[in-house]
Amino acid sequence: MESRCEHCIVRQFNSLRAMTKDELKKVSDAKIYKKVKKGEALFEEGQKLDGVYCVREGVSKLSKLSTNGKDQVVKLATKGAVMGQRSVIAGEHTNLSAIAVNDMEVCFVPKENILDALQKNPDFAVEVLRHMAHDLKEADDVIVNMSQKTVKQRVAEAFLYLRNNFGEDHEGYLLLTLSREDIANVVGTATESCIRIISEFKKKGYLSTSGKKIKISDEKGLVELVQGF
Amino acid sequence: MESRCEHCIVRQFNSLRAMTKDELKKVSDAKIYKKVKKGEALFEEGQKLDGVYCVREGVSKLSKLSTNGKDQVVKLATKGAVMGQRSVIAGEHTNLSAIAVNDMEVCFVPKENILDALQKNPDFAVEVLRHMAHDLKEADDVIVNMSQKTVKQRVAEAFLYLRNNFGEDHEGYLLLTLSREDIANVVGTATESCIRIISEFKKKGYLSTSGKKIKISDEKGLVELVQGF
DNA sequence: TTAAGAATATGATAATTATCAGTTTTTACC
DNA sequence: GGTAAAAACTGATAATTATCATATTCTTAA
Repeated sequence: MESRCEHCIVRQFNSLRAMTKDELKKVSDAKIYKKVKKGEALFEEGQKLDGVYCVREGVSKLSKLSTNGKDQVVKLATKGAVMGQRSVIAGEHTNLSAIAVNDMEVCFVPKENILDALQKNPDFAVEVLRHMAHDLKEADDVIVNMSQKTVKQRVAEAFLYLRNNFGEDHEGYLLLTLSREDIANVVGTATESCIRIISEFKKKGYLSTSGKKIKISDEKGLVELVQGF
Repeated sequence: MESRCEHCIVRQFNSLRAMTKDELKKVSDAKIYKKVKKGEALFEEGQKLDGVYCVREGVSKLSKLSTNGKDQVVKLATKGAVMGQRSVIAGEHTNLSAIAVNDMEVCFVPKENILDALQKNPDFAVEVLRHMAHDLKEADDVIVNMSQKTVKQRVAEAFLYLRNNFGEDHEGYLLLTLSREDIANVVGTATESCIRIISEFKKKGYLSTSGKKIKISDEKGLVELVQGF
């Protein structure tokens, strides 16, 4: 299903909302709609990107391979996120791989459209800057968490993050289901350690599960753990 | 000692080089030259900044207090760096504290000058974007290192970083001397652990010291350790 | 110059986390 | 529906890292 960017709701969540009608028309004419299946890569670390991807549906993990052979998930991108922006602006190869966590719909926007608008539309440039500034702050927070919190605290935080950013269904189960391995790669720990901690959380009543689905059953408990009680 | 931004060499290293003569003149007229003594704060986490700081001389650590009461150094800013940019652009309180690691000279530039130029000069906006994109990439790398490398590897990396970014004197001693505690806060570990690892590196011949000064005496050894041999 | 305080260093020990090996459960596909 | 493969789980153990206690060295200021 294709449609015009001008009417795309997703745009409201990202920097493209600062584009003029004319710029948006050009983007809409040039964009390429794409479906990406769960597990497929949108792009891989080290690749040169010819444009950015605007996420209409689904979730992608942005990860980087460490020298020890493990993947570290740096960020999860969902509806409204623009991926590849950093690399297109810097004119560098991407530092991250983007892999679909579930089935996705994205629009590929050629970099010329973005770079042109940056040069001609200060509002757009400032809007992109604001988003990047926000990302940078979040990255700083992640650095502090990674270095100063225990694995247990980070796992707890990950679940709170998943709930706050991707929501839960009417029964309270997290809408975004990640594999234990993916969670471990977000948290930066071994898969077994992650599993063990999840088991522990279940025993303590912080989490409960039903098949693959996970529910936060004691938010307060998790929050206190994160804060160090 | 004050002087005009137009003739300031430091500017060549940061986004201010993309300013027009006129913009630069305004900045130069408005800027406030400041000396900051070792250990003093330029600004503290949570503060609202009215402008940015351009570093002319000296080094500042940008750090964030963790909930466990420890400081995590997220970045070291030296000659040419612009501090506070992220927070001024996002219009948010700073997420980091800036503390002088040695005596510094900085110029404070009111935010109006920056925000005006962003709106009126696309070249400047794009240049700032490029810098921020670069910072973001570096932050991603730090996240991966923090989560996937051992403390020992991170300490080794820290010394290579200090040499590559701040240089060494004619005898090979690192020009930037950090306390063991500061190094620990960069690496994200306990001070004692950091000291122990430095002792071990000395025994293995990777490092040697003379009073407070530290010299990398076996770069290859350090590099191999970082890569996991 | 010397005494106090800070920084550096080391030892002993506990806590955390990773690794390896193996089992059970779930999923996907013929 | 049955089966092979993948994912989730558990136990035992080793490795890493933090913590606490204390000693030593270096700085600084009266």
